[in-house]
Amino acid sequence: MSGAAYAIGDLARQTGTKVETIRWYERDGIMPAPVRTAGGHRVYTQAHLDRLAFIRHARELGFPLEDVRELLRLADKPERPCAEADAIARVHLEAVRSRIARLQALEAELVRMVAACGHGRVAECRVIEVLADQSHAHCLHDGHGGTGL
Amino acid sequence: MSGAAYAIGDLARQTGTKVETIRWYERDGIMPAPVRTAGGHRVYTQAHLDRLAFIRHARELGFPLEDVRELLRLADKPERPCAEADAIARVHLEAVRSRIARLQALEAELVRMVAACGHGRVAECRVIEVLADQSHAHCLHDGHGGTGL
DNA sequence: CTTGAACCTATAGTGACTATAGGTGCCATC
DNA sequence: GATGGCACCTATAGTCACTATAGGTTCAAG
Repeated sequence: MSGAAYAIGDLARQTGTKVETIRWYERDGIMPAPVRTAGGHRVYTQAHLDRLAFIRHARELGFPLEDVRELLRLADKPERPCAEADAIARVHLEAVRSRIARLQALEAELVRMVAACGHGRVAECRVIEVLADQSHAHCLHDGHGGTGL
Repeated sequence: MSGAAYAIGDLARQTGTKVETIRWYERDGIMPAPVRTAGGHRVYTQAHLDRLAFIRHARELGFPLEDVRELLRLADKPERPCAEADAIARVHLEAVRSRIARLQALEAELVRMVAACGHGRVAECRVIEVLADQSHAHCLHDGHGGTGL
């Protein structure tokens, strides 16, 4: 119960990470250096496994490592006064929601395309319009309506 | 109507892209080379603007450029028989849905944290458990339940 | 006609890995 | 207890998708 021990390859398999990447995370500092065997092999704990799984998921979702570091600091110190943690959480929340919205727009268009494909042709593909749409971009105003990708 | 013309800086401003990145996209081939002025300055059309906006959104959503290229080919040839386009669309659809699901889990947890922050402390932060959760990972079975970062 | 912001090319640097080379440890099997 | 071979080690170089810098040219506003 106290001591699940993993080799680097176990961690790699369980999280779908390359062994090299795990070692790189250690050099980077985002993963703590584990204990070593006499021969120098790394020996990981359950905590390492959890942390690595978290990092990988966050990266897959597109958070830069720097943000992941921040989220980890947040998780590391649950007794910290709220101001900063709240700010971090809020910023990420907004980013997450924006991503969800745009992914849902893309999802809808892909569904439409796959459905249209049932009829033998790609039909007019609007994937580009869906994502090129300025509604989520910074500036812009007019909305011209053209198709020509 | 036929001829909106943009300098590279206009495209950059309108899409939130760095000028260097646009030139890089051209060298890369994902953006077609525009007409030049006598002095060598690039002159873009509305089509360029749309395509760039699409590329940027797709990249923000985490698609590698190679996938973006594929989606663009899909959009470029709407008369193409369906098999390949359908396959591409389906694969991306699955990827998109998986992303949405995980982002929503993260969103829920961030909401919970921000709410808890109202009471002065970060409370138990479960951001890590939420994302470290193996439910979306490749292999794995047991689910131990520990918290340790 | 000047001035300076915006453009040009070319090259080097960054973040986050990924691959390769060359060597060592571990342990199951003989 | 020797040994075969796979997993591990370090170090370095390469990749992708940019981003920054240096050093020079163009163009449009005044």
